[in-house]
Amino acid sequence: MPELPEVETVARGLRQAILGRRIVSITLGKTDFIDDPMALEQHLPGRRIEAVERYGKFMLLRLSAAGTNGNLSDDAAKQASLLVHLGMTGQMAPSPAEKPREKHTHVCMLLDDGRELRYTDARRFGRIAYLAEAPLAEELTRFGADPLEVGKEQFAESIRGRRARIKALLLDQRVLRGVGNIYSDESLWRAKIHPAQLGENLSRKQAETLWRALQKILRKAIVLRGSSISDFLDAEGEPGEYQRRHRAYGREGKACQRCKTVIRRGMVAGRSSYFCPKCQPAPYGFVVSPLPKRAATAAAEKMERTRRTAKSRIKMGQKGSDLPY
DNA sequence: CGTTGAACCTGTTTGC
DNA sequence: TGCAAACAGGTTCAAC
Repeated sequence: MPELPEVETVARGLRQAILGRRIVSITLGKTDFIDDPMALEQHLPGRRIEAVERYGKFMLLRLSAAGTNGNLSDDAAKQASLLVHLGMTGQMAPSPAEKPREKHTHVCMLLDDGRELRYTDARRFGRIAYLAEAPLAEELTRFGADPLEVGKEQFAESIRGRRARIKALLLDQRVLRGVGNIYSDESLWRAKIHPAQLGENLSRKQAETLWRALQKILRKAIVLRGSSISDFLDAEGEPGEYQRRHRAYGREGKACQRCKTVIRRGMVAGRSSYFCPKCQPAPYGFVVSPLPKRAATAAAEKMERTRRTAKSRIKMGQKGSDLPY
């Protein structure tokens, strides 16, 4: 579910909702996605949540040092953090303690104001880890630059020196931290670059265009509180709005909003990838699989819908939205 | 260095 | 209608 804009949205919501709260107790459900479940039970109660940060697709709940009354181990007395990755279906949000727990709720932290901070994750592709300072620092070294902070020269270098497909590079968290399947396709569409192009074959200009597209799209998506495709909800339980602005992702069979060519889907870097075959020229040898029936009719249906709503808009004298749906 | 496919797990949508 | 296959915002690992 969550890429950089969605995680940023959740982190901001949590910052608003739970900053300064103390964790009173913790209840665990299934724990196969938690690094060391006992560490959570042991170290979280009594800790205060002092900051909520985002690092790529991770959230970091910074915890107060444990009590200094001498009967705690050195390890527990130091600064520590709760590292949270939402995987595909993870959600983290505060909830009234008396509210029944949603299905797949696997972590419940009772807070000192009576609410519970709950983590739900149907597929359990997420990850939660309690980490002291040193192991956390070690963990974070595995990731590349934040796409909102990286300079265009550094971005261009990290892309243009590689033979891998640009889509694989954008998705590689060691190259950039935070980009996933939606925002890689959206930025490639905007930059008019085919996902299967090799990094080393991008011109400096193309790399810079892509850098700009990524920044624009990620920032706009954060303002619109992320993309809600099926079930993404932020810390207030609200869906995002960015899915209305998708130009490629999920639009197979629909018209490209620049050139009206039908958007196609193919597998690149092991992921469904959406692109405009005209705006984003494929590298030599890239084969586009045929349009499935459901998508083949989508473009025609969309035209029909647009025509109808345009007509009714005129009839009713209303100003229409410029959004496709 | 790269790519591909499978695995992890559950839920929803699509196809026949 | 019903059931099986395909698909899903992520990451990791083995095999080639």
